[in-house]
Amino acid sequence: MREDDSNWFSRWEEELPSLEELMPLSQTLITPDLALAFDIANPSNTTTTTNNHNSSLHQNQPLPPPPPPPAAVSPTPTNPLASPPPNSGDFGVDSGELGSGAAGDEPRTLKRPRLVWTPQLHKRFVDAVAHLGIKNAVPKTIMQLMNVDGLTRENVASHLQKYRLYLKRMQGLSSGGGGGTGGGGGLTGGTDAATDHLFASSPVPAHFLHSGRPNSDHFLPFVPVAALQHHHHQQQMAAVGHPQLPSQYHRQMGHFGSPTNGQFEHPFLPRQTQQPVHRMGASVPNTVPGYVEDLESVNGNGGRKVLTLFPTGDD
DNA sequence: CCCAAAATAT
DNA sequence: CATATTTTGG
Repeated sequence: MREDDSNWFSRWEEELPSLEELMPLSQTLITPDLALAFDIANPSNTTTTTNNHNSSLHQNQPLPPPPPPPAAVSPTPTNPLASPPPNSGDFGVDSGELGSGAAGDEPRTLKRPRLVWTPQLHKRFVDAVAHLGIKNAVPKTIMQLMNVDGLTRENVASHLQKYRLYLKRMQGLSSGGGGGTGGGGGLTGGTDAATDHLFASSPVPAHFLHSGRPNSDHFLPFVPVAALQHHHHQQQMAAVGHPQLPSQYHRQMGHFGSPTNGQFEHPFLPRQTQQPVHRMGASVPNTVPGYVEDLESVNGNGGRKVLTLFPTGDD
């Protein structure tokens, strides 16, 4: 078993955070249109990269590549360090229609690039699900709770599906015991989650385990685990583009040898336990649970303020 | 060419 | 909303 350990943490350094998870629960994904618009509207306003300390290393590309000009769908909104828009406002979440009067935009025929679920985004997802509980953990609610701009219900639903499958696999193999389940055939026989690159990295809570029975409701199954590590302070981050780290290891994990320093940050950073949400209506947006957290952030100077506190019916 | 992730359809 | 299938990217 130790051997197993060695390979799972070898990948830890690969993915995993660096300067993220610093925000309570509000991330703003940049929609392609927005990014594009920004690029256009934002000349080279790089302003002093006044980032706190220099930006770190591997994150997303510090410099946004030239966006495909006309008629192109610019799938690279990725603008992690984009200077905080002095604009107040988050714009249209959905790229469906925006700026009907904007200059030179192609409202129609604009298709979304492809959402890349980066670990951070996934963490937010898991976090939301964990806090909601299986009952309320439906795509719509999750999406609303995540409050990620540019994220649509479909995205969440699709990911949720995969997430559930991942869970099932884990539980099935863990206590199943049985023998070999030989069914798999060529399936990954990994008992451990050596597979599922993304899911493995998330601090998946204990999880409400599989029980889909409607009758027994243990109140709020919110987990006591420290999965609620919403740290604060986080800049905007886009997920689209290239995740930098490829996913597929070309069949059979062969190359691992990454003698890289074994430095990892503790996955556990205990934070205050938040209170469970009081049964919210399935549909009513209701007040956001106890995500009061702090959104003060860097009010002082940048003026960058996250005004995404409550779902003010923007959806 | 195969696999996995996301999108899309049912 | 959940599951199945198709598409797309790597």
